[in-house]
Amino acid sequence: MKIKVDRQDKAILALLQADASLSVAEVAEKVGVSKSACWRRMQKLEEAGVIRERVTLLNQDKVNLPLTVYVSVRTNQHNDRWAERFREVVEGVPEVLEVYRMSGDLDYLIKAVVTDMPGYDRLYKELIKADLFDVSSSFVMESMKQTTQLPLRYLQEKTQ
Amino acid sequence: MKIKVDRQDKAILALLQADASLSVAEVAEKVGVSKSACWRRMQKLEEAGVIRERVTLLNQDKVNLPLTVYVSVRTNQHNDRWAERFREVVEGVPEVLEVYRMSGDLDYLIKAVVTDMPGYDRLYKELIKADLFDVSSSFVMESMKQTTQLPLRYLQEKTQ
DNA sequence: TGTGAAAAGATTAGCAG
DNA sequence: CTGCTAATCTTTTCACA
Repeated sequence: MKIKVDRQDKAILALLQADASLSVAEVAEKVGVSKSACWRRMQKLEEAGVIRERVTLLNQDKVNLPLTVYVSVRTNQHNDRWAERFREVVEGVPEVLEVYRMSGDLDYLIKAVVTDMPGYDRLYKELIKADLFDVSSSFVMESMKQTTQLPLRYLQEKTQ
Repeated sequence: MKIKVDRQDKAILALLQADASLSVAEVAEKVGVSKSACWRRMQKLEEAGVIRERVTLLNQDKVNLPLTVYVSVRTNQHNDRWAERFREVVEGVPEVLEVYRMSGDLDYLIKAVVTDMPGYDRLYKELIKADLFDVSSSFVMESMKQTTQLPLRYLQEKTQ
């Protein structure tokens, strides 16, 4: 489905991306539309699937997960059964937050969070159950930028 | 500050991580505490900084950013001026969502979203303004897991 | 669209254990 | 202190101009 929005919709999305706890009235005021117009726009954006979900982000340190690690994985078994097994393993490990199949010479990229090095070691042992060929880990030393806000400039604008 | 929570707090956090739009009443009911008890717990968790923010996640495809790319960066200039310049560049590019300084042989890992290959090329040109030594990009072919929900099992539990 | 009213929810205060 | 109940205030939702 082709999505087209106008300037107001973009402004609404930008605000909601930054803060999901804004009330409809606050958003409406900032964007310069009436409360109910704003509410209807938000409904439409949700129905259209532009808005995926509203989530609460927790502080990694405060939940005792200060270490973030990226694990590059290569396999020599390029078959469906292996892929299915791999999917099951990563799905079952809650420390694994993201898993991507990648282009280029590494096959998969995993982002995970752990408490400390022993925690990483446990994670590692858990992961290699999936029968991985080559694993290389890199730890996050410092987070210089981290946002969930997508740029909206590439979203086609409705010309009125 | 040391954070200690009990079973109820964990349950609240788990629910809010999954869905920030739940009402206090809904959370209270699921957790099995009263509405206002639940509200006060939520306040405390926010004050304690366990809850960082509530955000709205948009659908990447619907905002015309279907391509995700990880850019590994190495530099030969390990000085503060270069680091500051690098920080400014990535901060100023909205397609760049995450930037980490890493352990190991790569220096920085960048996660970015773009519309298509020409979009990636524009991003690349933007990034190399920071005077990078070695850049290697890998594209996300398939997202197999993607969550913002942190596991809560490592959060110290208050023994009552 | 926007207005406004009814329903649902959030927040505060007072009280009990 | 923590939690419950009730009163009040805010926000959401929806009919209608």
